[in-house]
Amino acid sequence: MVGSELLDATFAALADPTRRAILARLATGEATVTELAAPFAMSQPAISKHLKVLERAGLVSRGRDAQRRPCRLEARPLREATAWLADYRDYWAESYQRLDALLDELQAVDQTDADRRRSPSDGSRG
Amino acid sequence: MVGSELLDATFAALADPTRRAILARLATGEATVTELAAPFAMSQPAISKHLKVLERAGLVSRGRDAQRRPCRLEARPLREATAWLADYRDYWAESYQRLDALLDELQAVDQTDADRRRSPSDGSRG
DNA sequence: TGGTTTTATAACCACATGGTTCTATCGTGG
DNA sequence: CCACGATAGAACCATGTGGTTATAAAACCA
Repeated sequence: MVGSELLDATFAALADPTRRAILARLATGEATVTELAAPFAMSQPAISKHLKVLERAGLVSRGRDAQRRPCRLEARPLREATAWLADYRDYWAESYQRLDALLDELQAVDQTDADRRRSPSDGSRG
Repeated sequence: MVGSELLDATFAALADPTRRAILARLATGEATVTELAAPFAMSQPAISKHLKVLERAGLVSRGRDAQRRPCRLEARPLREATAWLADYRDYWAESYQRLDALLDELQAVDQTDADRRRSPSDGSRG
């Protein structure tokens, strides 16, 4: 069980602003494909493709409600990705970049903290 | 400053196992292009391309030592990415997936914790 | 000076990706 | 049953990506 391919798929899925926006939308609850497609200046099949990418990465799962196929978020892959990143952040912090990272961390609180405290809406495409 | 494009580039850069392995290598300290290329069954220009991607994402910066261009890690974009992911994990945990996420979290400690505690070597490619 | 090392660039190829339109399918509701 | 609404799939196009080889540029070493 490599896990590497899962990370590949997860990071690749997250690399697109439309898909991140879809996740943002989905974070507020389940939604159908048409609902998800509505806010975007792009065709329904395009959204279906994006959903397939997200599904392949295990980030969304689909139900069945009449002719609708509602999408819901799956957090598992995100946890893997977060863990991977966190590991590296820690590793770097402990090693040769210790001082550097520390200084950075201190600076970052000023700038980032305020930013990060907003609700996690992407603002990606619009 | 949208930040969206930075996220695009960061996640896209992380989506490739070769590049993750390069980051892993780089986590142990600076390295030249040839040093980085050595462990891979792939040409030097291929590695140079990967490095350009990582550079574009701000994940590595390059120095100058005679004819060598040593690479070093930059943690800043990783922090952004981590923050983004963490925000969503939290958001989901607080909302409709609360119970679901909690159960998952408990399960995950058993499996993941042991895994995660190893040094963050990727094992990605070969 | 001339040769070697290190790296980047160019030209090329196969394939993936992100979008389109058109069409087929499936399930509901009159 | 029939039409409509929701979604997926096929075919197509442009562009990006990941790799190759061959070559050029920059800086060292003898």
